[in-house]
Amino acid sequence: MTTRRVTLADVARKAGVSRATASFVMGGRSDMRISAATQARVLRVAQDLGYRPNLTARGLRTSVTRTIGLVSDTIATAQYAGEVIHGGLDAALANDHLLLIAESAGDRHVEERLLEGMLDRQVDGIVYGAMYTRVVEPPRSLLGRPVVLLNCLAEGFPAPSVIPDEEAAGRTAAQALLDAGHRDAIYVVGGHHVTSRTPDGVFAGRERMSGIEHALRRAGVAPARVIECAWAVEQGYEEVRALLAGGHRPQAIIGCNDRVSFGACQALQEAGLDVPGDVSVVSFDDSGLASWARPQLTSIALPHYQLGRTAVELLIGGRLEPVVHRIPMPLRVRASLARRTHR
Amino acid sequence: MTTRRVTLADVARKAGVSRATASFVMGGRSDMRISAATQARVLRVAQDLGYRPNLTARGLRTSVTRTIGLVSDTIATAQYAGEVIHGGLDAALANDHLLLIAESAGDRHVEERLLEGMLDRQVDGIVYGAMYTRVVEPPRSLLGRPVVLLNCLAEGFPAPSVIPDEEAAGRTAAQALLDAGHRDAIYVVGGHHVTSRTPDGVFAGRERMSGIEHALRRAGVAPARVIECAWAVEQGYEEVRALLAGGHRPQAIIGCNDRVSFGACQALQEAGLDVPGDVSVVSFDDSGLASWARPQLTSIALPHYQLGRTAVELLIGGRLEPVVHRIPMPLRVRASLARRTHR
DNA sequence: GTGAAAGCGCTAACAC
DNA sequence: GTGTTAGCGCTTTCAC
Repeated sequence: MTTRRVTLADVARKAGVSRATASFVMGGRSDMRISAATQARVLRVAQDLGYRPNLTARGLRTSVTRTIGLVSDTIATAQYAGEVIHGGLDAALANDHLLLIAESAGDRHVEERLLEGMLDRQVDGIVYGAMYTRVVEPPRSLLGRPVVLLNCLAEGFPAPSVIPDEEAAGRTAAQALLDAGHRDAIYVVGGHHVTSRTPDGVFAGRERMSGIEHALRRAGVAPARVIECAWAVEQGYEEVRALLAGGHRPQAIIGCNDRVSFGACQALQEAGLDVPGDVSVVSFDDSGLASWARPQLTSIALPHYQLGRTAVELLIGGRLEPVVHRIPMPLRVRASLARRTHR
Repeated sequence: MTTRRVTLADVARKAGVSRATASFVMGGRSDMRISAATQARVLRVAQDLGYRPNLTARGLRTSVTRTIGLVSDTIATAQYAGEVIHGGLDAALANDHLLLIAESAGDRHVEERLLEGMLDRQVDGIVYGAMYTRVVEPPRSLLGRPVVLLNCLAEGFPAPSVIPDEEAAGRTAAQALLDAGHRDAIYVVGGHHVTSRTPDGVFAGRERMSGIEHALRRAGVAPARVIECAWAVEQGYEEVRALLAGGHRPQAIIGCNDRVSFGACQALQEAGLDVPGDVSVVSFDDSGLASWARPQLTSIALPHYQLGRTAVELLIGGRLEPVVHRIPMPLRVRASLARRTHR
């Protein structure tokens, strides 16, 4: 036996008012000036009966569902997609919304189905995300609807974007080294992240490099070498090993992400060099690796939580001007960076 | 200007049939025997007009929304919550459902709000999850509704549970060592995971230990030592360091999760011992750490994807008998385990 | 201040 | 085989 849900009509009847009146009271509308007594009575009865509005019915009537859709290419694979969701959820919850979440695995067809499903369920808007920052082409079916682009940019698609401020992060990394007294033998490992699948590098690579170079140049410092390689543990390890084998003696390394930095540390330590005693290391992403490594890595954090949170806030707040919102990437100071004193 | 969505009425009008007929055709119901010609015409028109059913309206009428709610204590923090979601999403998508996903951060009040929000939106069922396996107490408001417990168990709550088969995983770990010829100087690091917050250890700890001990005993082998400590990198490192300092010479280590094993490896390597040359290491979880470590860790994987997938499948399939479904944990063979030859 | 009535888009008896 | 009709639970104009 399943007890029927109590409806607004039940509340109205029990309170001795019409359904309309009950609706006004529950909706908290003051323009219809209901007597305070009636108001209290209705509220009271609703409370007693455990009345909960049927949002499906309300949605049908008003076509607002207080539900928003979040679709992304990958949720599982990405390191901290969880944080993005977390941020989005917090923003949603704070505004009494809920999130329909799905991932397309990069499949256009799946993406289309997912979006249709969300639209069929009358979501109030869509957060269209990518798990690493890049230029995307959202389906035309989203044109004209409330959309916020999360961690991606789209040309000719009039929607706001929320992305990490990678350029500033690059400057932060270089500045952290400079502030610690480093000026010589600074090596950058990773570069633009050129691989067979990303022949032009990636957005984060270009911006991080640009920021690094800019900050160093401004201080009159030139990196000893910029090593272009894929952003993986293995490459970081191999490249630094080759470097050391070639007689180089780095005093500082900027690893373009945590995996590269982690690999670099392994190579340094294998060669008997101490981090940060002999070599300082600064990294990017602040993934779990940064704190699992020993020593723990100083890293510029990807602001996943803020990304998710901001995107949902913009959507719910209706701030849909096609503007790029750059979220700051904070420096997380840990053991791998040490001060150098010049002799 | 926002073009109105095309409704079933539009389709019916354009096709020259009644709304009911159109509804039957779209619903693919054969019991109302509509002429093939009419059927084709309706379908055709629907296609041309780009008709999409309004699931909110359908939901109001039928009270099935093809939407299910997934609520868990933590989504962000957990290593691979993403994989759980991924599995759930795949199952949902395969059945034309969508997922409302939220996390309570372990806050009862938030959890209640989330669940209410989902119920208000008329979800067809709830997946109630925990990010590490344990006994939970779902809110009474869920009683009598379609619920599946994901990665948790509840006493006196009539719902199916889907959990990893940790006991079998323990046996798998021990057996892997035995199969590689190990019989002596086997150390277990981690134990039940007793901490101030978990004075009785955790479910995974108890089951893994039980499985390990069972398999070893059956082979007539006794572990040299079982070290109880928190399952963290730092503890794994410290405990193994202390062990070595105390004159112990392990030939094999079972780390009770990847963090412990990772820390253990660091201590071993720091002491000049080679993994797996001198010491074999077997781990649990198969988190990112297992493949980032060098050597990469042989680890028994937490079946996150299958957990999520199975939970949603049970829910959609209506298989709601209060049964505990134990999902196998596969052995991922990597470099940290090597064969021992007896002399 | 309050109530009657219409209608959001859809499905499902039931009549023809 | 197809159309008529009622109604899911809610909001909202418009009379009173």
